[in-house]
Amino acid sequence: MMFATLVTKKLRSNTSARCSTCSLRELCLPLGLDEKAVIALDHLISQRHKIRHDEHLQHDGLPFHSLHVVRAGFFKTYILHEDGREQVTGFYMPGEVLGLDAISADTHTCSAVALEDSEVCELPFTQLERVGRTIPPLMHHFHKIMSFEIVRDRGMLLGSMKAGERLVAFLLNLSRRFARRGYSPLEFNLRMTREEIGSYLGLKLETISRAFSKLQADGLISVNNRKICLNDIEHLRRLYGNSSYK
Amino acid sequence: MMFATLVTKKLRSNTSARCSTCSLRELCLPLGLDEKAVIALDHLISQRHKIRHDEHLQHDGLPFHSLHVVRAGFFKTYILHEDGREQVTGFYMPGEVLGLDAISADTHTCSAVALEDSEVCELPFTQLERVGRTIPPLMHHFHKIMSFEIVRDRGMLLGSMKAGERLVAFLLNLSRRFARRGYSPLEFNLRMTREEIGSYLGLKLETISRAFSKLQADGLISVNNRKICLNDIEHLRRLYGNSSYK
DNA sequence: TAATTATTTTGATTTAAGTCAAATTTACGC
DNA sequence: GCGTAAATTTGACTTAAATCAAAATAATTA
Repeated sequence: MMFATLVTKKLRSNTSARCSTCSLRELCLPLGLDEKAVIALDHLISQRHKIRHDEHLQHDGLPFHSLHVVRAGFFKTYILHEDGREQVTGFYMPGEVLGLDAISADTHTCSAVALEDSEVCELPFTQLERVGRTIPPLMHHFHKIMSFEIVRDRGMLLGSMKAGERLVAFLLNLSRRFARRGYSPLEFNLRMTREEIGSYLGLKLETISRAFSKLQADGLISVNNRKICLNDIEHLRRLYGNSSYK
Repeated sequence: MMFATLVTKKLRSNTSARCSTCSLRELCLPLGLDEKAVIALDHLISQRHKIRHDEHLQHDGLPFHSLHVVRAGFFKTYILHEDGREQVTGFYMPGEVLGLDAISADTHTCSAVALEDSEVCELPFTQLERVGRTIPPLMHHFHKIMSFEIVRDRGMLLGSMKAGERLVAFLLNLSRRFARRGYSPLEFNLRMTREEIGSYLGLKLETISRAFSKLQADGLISVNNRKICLNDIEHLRRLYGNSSYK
């Protein structure tokens, strides 16, 4: 039994679950690492998991063991209030790491659910720390990833921003992240509902819908349900952070 | 000249700037470390700095080299918008680490200013990573600190919370942090203005003032300018996260 | 200590976003 | 492909917070 498990693991790490041949290599954990380091990472990835649409990857309150890198698909994280309200705390796309918040108390502080059929690479955290010790650039890059998670959505939560500005900031944030992954920064499909966007930005779904309509009426974007086109991204960039937009 | 500097450093690390004799030991970086590890940390702290009221510790946009642990005093971090508006992004008290957001791009992403005469311990980041490699518990504890920074103010920024709830969440957060440092969780002095609280919580200063007045009128707290008393902390805890409070 | 400045409180009014409701569009299971 | 459920849009109305304004209090410094 034990033997079989090991063999399976060995096979996995030698075939499918290799950073060295992964298309995300340049924007995921291996970013900037040399060959030796990437091979070490290959051995670190214990498993890949398929998470289907609406399935959970982690649950608020449950013990933490592994980080998960999104390999394909899209996730949201959220917390549940006592009264049942759901608060969306983030969205994650390929190359981004889930679970960083859980290191602090060895317990997940939010739940993560797939917004479409997805795949993740599992990184057992204890092993990551161990391997990191022998490969300083890996550890350093991990620190950068954690640090980035701290800054991540600061731009979206600025208190003084109005509904329209917030939505623009959100769209520009998505645009930049899609662009880095080789997708169009001007045309993309949202994977989340208006309600989820609203929850994330601290607004109601009707307000999100109206803000979309207003941006479209002004010719700045085109909206067809979840399909978004940024028609004038420069103008949008000027709007964001400029409270003159109502 | 070079020699003099070295001597000064040596003297410092052997006398005043020692984690091993620091009263913050149990809630700062050395938390849970053994004797050997704490001595390694002693050598890591390159200097202590006195930062007077209204003086800056770090500037948004400038290069990052060192983390700073608050040893005494109180700081706020903030970013400046293009239009000059200031957005407060956090408050830091003794034992808390400033600069974690800057690791990501080797550049500070916010400015930090002392809200009272303060003192910090400087941790050159490259050295921290190097020492961490040889002392796994130190590195692990550092990861916990970074992870905590990710979760830090999640509870305060929940979109669906009303002004009163936000202020209560803020007061309870401060209360808990004061308590861990050996101060009263029920009675404390705010170091920041109503405007700074408002900026942090995404509200205007007048709204903060009114929320204080309302909480006092309801007998839940006593406010005398910056002096706060939590009269019924259990009731306050029930309010926070319960949108029934207006 | 007086004078000046900064901070806080409170009131009156406006406004952006929330709420409630209904119609429309889209997605999904059979 | 049809019927049901879910998501989105839009309108009418309400409300919480912003804004404008002025007075009161606290802090700073000459």
